[in-house]
Amino acid sequence: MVGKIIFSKVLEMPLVNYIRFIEKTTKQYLEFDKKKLFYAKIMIRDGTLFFEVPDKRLVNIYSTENYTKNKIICSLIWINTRNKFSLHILRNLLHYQSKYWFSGKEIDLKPLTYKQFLSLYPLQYLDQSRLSRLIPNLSVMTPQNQVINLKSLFISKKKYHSYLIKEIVDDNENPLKDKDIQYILTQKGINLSLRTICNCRKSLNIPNYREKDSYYYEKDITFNDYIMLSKKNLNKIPNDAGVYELSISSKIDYLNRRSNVIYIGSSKNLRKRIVNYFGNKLKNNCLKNFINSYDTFLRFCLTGDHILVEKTLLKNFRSIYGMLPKANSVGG
DNA sequence: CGCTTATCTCTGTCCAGTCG
DNA sequence: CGACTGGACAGAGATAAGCG
Repeated sequence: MVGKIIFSKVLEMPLVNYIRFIEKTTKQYLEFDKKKLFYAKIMIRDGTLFFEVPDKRLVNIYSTENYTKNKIICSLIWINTRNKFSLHILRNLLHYQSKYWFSGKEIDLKPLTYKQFLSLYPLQYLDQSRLSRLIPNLSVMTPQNQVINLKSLFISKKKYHSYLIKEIVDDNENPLKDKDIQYILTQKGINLSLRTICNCRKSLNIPNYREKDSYYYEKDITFNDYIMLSKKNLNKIPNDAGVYELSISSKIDYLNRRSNVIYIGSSKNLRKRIVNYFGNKLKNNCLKNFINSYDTFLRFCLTGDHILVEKTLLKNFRSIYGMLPKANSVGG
């Protein structure tokens, strides 16, 4: 009984702690770089995928014969089991997500849940609860030299569908209605309700067919999700250079069409700039009025070329809406 | 060398609001 | 008015966590 509980703890150990645990059990202490620690490195040679585990202790199967103490034997068995699990998981993920390993692009990930993985690649004693305890503690280096967590290979159907929809929308010059997207997906053998497609679009900030030609920014600018403008959320804004957009929840009339956007700006330090909005330093009265009377939302895009990008965005905005955002046009 | 429960996430239904 | 999207919500399903 107690053994099971402790075994769960062994599975939950981050790699650093796990290696310490192995060292303590085997009394073999070795130097290793704690900061650059990952379970395995995945490589491609001659068009074949394979991986290397730099730290052999993570794959070793230890013999229990030389020990008499029950406690040590238990620990060694746990280590052996975790090593077996890890190897099994990585081997099969290499196979299942092979397209992704080659390209490094999220869109090439196939949807996968823990449950599915277990039914595809069963292993004795490996169950859902153990999988969910071990996976988040395993990181690997991809052929593209990025360290990723194995958890990110288990993407939900929703994410998978979202990426598909993004691809479809990006590939089509014409604005697509959700029904059009649904039809294209059906041809690929995927049946989704309109509501789900709508949700997927929203999760990746993909415009709907009405909004598509009213976007004043190009595909290559990706804003973060909307953040409510409040003191509480200041820590979500990075101290980096970029452009930002302020909007309110209701639409405002512009010359050509309506929009929620009230201001577009840029700064060398986004957080510092936004902090100013809460003091008395804000001189733009129009903006001040908006912020005081409505819930205001912020989103930003980090870029070193913030001044140039801001200019382009304002120009685009004017050509689509007939005028600058309300709070930009006055005194700005 | 699990089982159970709490919590989170996803997906579809219903309906309201917007646009032309 | 019809066509369409988006919000609230509920049921189902997946995952994280508690425990003997």
